[in-house]
Amino acid sequence: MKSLLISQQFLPFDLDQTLSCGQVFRWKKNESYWNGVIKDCIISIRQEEQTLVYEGIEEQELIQYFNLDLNLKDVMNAIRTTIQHNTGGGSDPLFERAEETGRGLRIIRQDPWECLISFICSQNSNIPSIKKRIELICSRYGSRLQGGYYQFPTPHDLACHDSDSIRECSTGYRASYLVDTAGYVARDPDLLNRIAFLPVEKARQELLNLPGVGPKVADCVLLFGYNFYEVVPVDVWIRTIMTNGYPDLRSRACNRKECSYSQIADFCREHFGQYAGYAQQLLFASRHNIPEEIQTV
DNA sequence: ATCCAGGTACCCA
DNA sequence: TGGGTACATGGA
Repeated sequence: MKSLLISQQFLPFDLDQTLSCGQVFRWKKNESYWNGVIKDCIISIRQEEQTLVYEGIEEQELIQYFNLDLNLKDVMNAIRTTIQHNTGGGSDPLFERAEETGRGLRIIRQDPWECLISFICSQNSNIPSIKKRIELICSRYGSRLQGGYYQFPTPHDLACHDSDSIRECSTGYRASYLVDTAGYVARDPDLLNRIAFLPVEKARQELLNLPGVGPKVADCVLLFGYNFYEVVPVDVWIRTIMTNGYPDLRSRACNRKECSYSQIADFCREHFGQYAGYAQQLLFASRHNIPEEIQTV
């Protein structure tokens, strides 16, 4: 076991918040340790206040994976400043509450390929189902490591099977999306690397070309896989929180209709600023801890 | 049992 | 562009 004293510039950091907030699905907590796989390494890690105790990874990779070198205090200050600017010095109780309960939550540097497949799996499912589904896929198609751990399957690992096989991982109608997207990436192995260097709108367009990738999945990959922090994935929870909690947004909806995806995302970008994706993730993480009048109607 | 979940593709006006 | 609908599955 190695240990890392989390230096001041890397604080706040909360491992539990970070690994259980629905951005990544393969980590499992056993007693106080989180266990997971990055590339072909089995990682074990726990946090004791300002210390990380871990094995299976180098310190630099750890810092990179958890984005510890992004100054989270600055990020939160930037969001708060934008909110104040937009509300004429006002406040945002929903965000403040989310920030408080989710303090130390970090958007990680997830492998874009794993992120892409994970969020294709995620559509129209709850988080426990998604985890189970991804675990089945990894144990069926990923290379075996020690102790019952598996690498995430490569594009070729998935593309060389048919959708009937993948359907046995309880992927349902998503099976063909998974095979087809895997084939697309397998035929253009550099695609996901190139996307990292594109401007966000171009990157989004590239992702939207993939089968089974719509606006929501694309935005999750942009935020969690490529760390375009201004991107705001809009799922049903965010839709509910934003439309019920932000009257200025609701008033934008055309004659009694629901706000569109882009209306919600655009409002978040205006309201929260260049780190709107971070604000979004804090709100998502607080979804079960918000006033009832906002959760319902 | 019924509803719902980190939605998308497809069709139609 | 925007609205309606089918789609598989399992968790709550």
